Amino acid sequence: MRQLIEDSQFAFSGAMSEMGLSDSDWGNLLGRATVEDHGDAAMPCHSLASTLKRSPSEIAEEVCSLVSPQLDGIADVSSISGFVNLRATASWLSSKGSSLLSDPRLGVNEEDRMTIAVDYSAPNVAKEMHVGHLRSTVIGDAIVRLLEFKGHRVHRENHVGDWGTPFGMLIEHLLDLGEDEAANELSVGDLDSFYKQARSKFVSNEEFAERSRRRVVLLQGGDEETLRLWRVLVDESMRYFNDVYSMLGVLLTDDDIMGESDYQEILPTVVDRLSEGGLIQNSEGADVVFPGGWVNREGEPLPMIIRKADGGYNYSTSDLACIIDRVERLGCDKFLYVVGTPQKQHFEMVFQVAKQAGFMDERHSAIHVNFGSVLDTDGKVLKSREGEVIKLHDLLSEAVVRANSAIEEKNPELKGSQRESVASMVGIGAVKYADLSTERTKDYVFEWERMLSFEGNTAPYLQYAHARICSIFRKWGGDRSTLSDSTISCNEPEESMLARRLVNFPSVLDETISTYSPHKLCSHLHSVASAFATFYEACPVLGADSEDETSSRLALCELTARELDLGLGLLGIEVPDMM
RNA sequence: GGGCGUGUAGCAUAGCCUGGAUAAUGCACCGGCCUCCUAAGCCGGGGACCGCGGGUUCGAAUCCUGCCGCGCCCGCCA
Repeated sequence: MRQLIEDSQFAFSGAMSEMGLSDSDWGNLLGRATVEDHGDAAMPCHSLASTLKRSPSEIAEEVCSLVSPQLDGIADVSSISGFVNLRATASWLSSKGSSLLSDPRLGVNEEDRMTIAVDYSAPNVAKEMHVGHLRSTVIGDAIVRLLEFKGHRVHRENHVGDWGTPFGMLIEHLLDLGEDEAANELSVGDLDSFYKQARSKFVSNEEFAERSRRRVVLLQGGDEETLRLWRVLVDESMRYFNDVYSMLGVLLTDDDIMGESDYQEILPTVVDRLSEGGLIQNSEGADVVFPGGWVNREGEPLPMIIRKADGGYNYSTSDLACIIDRVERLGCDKFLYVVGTPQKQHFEMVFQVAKQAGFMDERHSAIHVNFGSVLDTDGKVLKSREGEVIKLHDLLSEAVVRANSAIEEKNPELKGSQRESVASMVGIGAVKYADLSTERTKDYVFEWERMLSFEGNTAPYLQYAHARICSIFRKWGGDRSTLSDSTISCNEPEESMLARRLVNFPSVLDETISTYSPHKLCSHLHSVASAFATFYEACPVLGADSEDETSSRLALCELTARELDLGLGLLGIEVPDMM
């Protein structure tokens, strides 16, 4: 309860200095209560015992008696076993709630504007998008939305894998199939079998392998016909990726694509600039940089390969080029990489080299927003090459189908296009929420049942709360926009509980974005929806005892609905008005 | 071998950065609640030596340290 702590700070300042304590003695002690039953904020006094030479409970009692009159109308103060406990009063909750309601931003302020590049999604051309891309795409997109809401200028960057040695074999395979047939196969989204066919020919057919290698050279040499064929592969794949993006409802467009191929031209510059900085060394014919601090199996310094012995460039080179581009062309202050944890060391090395080479400095921050692997139910990493891949496209379709049949069962009144639209919001929302609601650095078990379950801490539960509120509004028949000026009053405990959860929104949102942890927002929204469900059972809105009560409860409904709408919206999840 | 991460009720998770009270939430389980704004809901209940051992502290799931289990990374892949 950051708001309450801020509003109470002055009283503690006074009380503490009266007791002979400086701000540094107690500064961090006042914090949110760890147990909701005890109150909203608390100050443990145990650590003051030695300086004051008195028992913690005596101190807590004195603090309580000094602070209590100051906080009249703000919080009820009590003390027990060395803790001073604050509980927000109904009037404080009412006034905070009302002020959030009148603010279109629900109390969330804007930060000083920064320019931030967010690197996410990054599918590979001619390869299937799978659940691994889901995480990057969904988390990255939510972070983009959150940053923009906080007032930042955000560059979405989709670092598509559209370059490199595999394209030799892919192009040759395309020629073998014939362009029309190949385009056809790719456009129906059968990317994986296309890739696998090419790969299997590459390993089993020496003539094909040789052609493929020659084709790579042509591609890198800028041969026109080869580039045209390459373009076919890229375009067909992109069409397919866009299909998935549109199903998912993410912000990415073709304008956000910054593929590997886009950086090819400046790769030699990267080498030159590293050389000028005296960082490049030659090792077994390759140009490498030793960032220091890392060793290999033999205990020798671990190099970062910048240019391979055959003259080709590496992933690291391309990442360094990205940094130069983002600093010098886009003028970014910050770059986020929404990429899986396995690449942690890689990014640490890249960032260090970029600093050593002066590509970025103290004014810039590069952050690897890492996330855990997608595991199968057997606890093993779901990999794309072996075994059956779960295609993202199929997964999303199935989510929508399941949502659709659930709606059919629960609410047969919803029909036609309306039901389809709701099914899409619910199905896709469920998948995205499942991904966003767990701490991102942990591994994530992919499980149909859990993902699509409509119970518990899931998107459908939150969406349902929103739909119920809208249903009340429909029955009420008034104009929702007039509710922003209403006064909320908290007379029933269920009203207070709902309000105390709702007013946490601004601080939760700030914490969510400062740690790039969407799950914090998810937990908060779930706590709101849950408090609303309790309120809904206990407090009739339209059938309240008085007009004032109805008006206050409608205002609570409005604030809840807007918070769910805004919160889920910032996560990239849509909220239906009925379901 | 080196490095990074992780271990919390039957299952899945939050809390760990910034130490505080009876460890929180959801599923599953048991028992209640629809003449009343959507029961995809609500209310109540049982269920945890927070991987194990040390240390720091008035106080440790949280900080330090040593083990154990699991996962990932470690020079021409991305």
